[in-house]
Amino acid sequence: MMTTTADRVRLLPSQVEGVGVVARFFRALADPTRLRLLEFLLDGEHTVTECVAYIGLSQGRVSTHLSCLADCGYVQVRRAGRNAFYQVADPRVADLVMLAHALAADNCAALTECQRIDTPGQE
Amino acid sequence: MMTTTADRVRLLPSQVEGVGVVARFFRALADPTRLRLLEFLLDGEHTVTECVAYIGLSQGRVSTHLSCLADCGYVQVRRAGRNAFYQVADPRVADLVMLAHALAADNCAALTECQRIDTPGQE
DNA sequence: CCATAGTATCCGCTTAAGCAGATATGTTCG
DNA sequence: CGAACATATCTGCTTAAGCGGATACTATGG
Repeated sequence: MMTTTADRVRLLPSQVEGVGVVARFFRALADPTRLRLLEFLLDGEHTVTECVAYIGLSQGRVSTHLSCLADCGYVQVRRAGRNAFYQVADPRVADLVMLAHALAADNCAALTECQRIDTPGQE
Repeated sequence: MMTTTADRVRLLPSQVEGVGVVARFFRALADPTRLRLLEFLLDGEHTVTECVAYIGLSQGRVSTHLSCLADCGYVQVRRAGRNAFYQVADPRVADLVMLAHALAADNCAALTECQRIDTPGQE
């Protein structure tokens, strides 16, 4: 018996966990600042201060974004002294990000011009 | 010479296409209505009217959501007579959705309680 | 060629969530 | 214990984008 892609999708826990949860999961990556942060952390472990230097926004904002990524399971935090070290929590996160990059790249032109979604922080 | 995951991520066209484009790509799936629509279309081709019946929102809203998914490259449209048939444009879309389901499922509890992202349409 | 069905777009309204700046909490060192 | 550093949380402000309802734009079909 062979299962199609549609079958696999249909049988996944869409109903169990609710589409809302997955949408929320995607929403964490829908913000350019958080996506930049996550890609920075794919490089390796970093403290909040390092992230602030990289991102260039206020410390409070960056801290909140990191907490959000942690809540959603993308990263995990390790506390040592006064520092908080954040790192990617699951190797599949890199797969997800790379798959999205590949798909987005193939549709870059249309995406850039999509007026229905106006990502903040872009002119 | 072996390349690590971090290497692969770092070398991907982050700079070329801009993180903003990928964030926008993710944003399309960050809305529960669009995600439901996309998962409905993973089942197979459907007209706008069928999608309206499935989703239960106004026809105008559903049409806009479908156009958004098309702009972002998730689905493509085939026009025949007065009907517009939408279907998933790339098999990798199913992979992306399933990967997200798997990751979200593993972190369902924290995600549900994440107060930093309040997905609309949930009580 | 007009009525209707199928889609797409427009128009306000409302709200989730991004931002800076201020402040609170916790840790180490002198 | 007090100063300085690292992180987290709070407070308004502002805006992107969701929503319904109205309307415009085709393509059959009688």
